[in-house]
Amino acid sequence: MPANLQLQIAPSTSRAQPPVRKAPDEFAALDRLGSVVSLQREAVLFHESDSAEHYFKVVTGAVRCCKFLADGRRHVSEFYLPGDFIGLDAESAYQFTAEAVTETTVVRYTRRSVEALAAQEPRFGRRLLSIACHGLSAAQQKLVLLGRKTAEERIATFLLDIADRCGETECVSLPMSRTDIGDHLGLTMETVSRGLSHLKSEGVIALESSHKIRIRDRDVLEEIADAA
Amino acid sequence: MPANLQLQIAPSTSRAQPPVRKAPDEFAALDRLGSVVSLQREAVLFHESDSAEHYFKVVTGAVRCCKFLADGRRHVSEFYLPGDFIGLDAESAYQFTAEAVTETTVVRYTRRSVEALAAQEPRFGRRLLSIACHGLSAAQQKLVLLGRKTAEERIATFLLDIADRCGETECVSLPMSRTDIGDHLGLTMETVSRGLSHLKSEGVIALESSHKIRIRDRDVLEEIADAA
DNA sequence: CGCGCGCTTGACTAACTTCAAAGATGGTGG
DNA sequence: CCACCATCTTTGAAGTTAGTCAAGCGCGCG
Repeated sequence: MPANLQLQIAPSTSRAQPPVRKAPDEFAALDRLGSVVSLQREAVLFHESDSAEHYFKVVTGAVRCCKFLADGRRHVSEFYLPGDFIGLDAESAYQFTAEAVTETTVVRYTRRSVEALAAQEPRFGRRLLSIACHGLSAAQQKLVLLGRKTAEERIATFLLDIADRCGETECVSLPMSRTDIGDHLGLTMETVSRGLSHLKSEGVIALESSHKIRIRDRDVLEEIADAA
Repeated sequence: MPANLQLQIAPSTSRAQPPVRKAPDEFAALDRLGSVVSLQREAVLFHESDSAEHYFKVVTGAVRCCKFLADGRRHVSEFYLPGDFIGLDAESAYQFTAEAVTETTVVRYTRRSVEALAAQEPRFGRRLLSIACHGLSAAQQKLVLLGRKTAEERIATFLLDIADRCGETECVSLPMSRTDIGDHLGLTMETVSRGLSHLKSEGVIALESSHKIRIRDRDVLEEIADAA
């Protein structure tokens, strides 16, 4: 039944496993069915509660998914990077607003075509399932992060997460703003900035530019992230 | 494809819909396949990373699912109340430790029997799917709660959530301790207690006993919870 | 080259936590 | 059945972390 009772939230983000996105590409067959869409910075892919007609896969750039409280407070539930699949979590309506963080290209698939391929090609179906499971586990990790980790622990966890998802061990590109990161980690922009500055002053990371960090001592960063 | 790409975290907790648990009971056929288990207060149902052999349904009492950081900090990812189904989120291993909050009885099913019934009985399969989707949406709401809500907003949200899941509009029973609630909401026991005291002093709730609260002004409680 | 936006940094404030003690609660055994 | 004890809850006061407000810097774009 797990084989037909799976749902998902987000791309694979659990740090323990190799990124799902780097596995051999079962999406190849699907790609022929999708259409490429170019998005300007801040362009909206879909709004929360829009009818969920499409799935998307990020090709270049980055997408953020957000929820809002009545008074405008924002929470960024996930960043989607190249290779990540968006929309698996939607039932009939999208649960978030999705926006391009930078100039971004995505492939857009109709739900119909994805569903058909999943039905026809078991490997592809299982692959989606695997993405879903990792996304679920990632969401659970995020609950612990938001509920119980300190600012610096959250930042360290975030950096390692992004690094692993990029397949990079050293140099990490952060396309999103400090405000975006803060809204993802339940912090303010200033706290994110201070946290990065502090990690830098300790020699754990280096800031090559404000959107490019280098991990200088991964062991220490992991210790901080895992609250050892 | 959503029909065979669903996974789950937790019972239905989104406040907008009627509780799934109160729908006509497609579990009847399954119940014959399960065995009843009685649990003492604090008894462990399963540990995180145990091989996931069983699903459970709470009959009476309450179960909490927890994750721990290396230094012992705890996060309670969910409370499961009578009618709630536990274990749908597990792939091959459980993602949490599950413990009885009070004296509790559960029905235990083998994964095999649940999977067989889901395959054989489409209504049952769809029901599980529906539980899964609501659980997912609930988890997303929790991310916003932990990331962006204040202590009092979290407490108000929690009370309304529990009330709705019990099918009660007024009198809510809270079987778990203040510490359990705190670990669920990302707060300390003391902050939970102060929050409840404050809501009481404002006349929004009444505390009939420390584990029994009465909602006296639901409109105000909802305003607080939704950060209007 | 200069302008604007985002990032950094500092000083202060607010919210929540921590530490501590007193007050309820409920379960148990005499 | 009641009294006692352990445990949980409430409340107070002090301490910490992160948030707010504000100013200056620097990068990238026009």
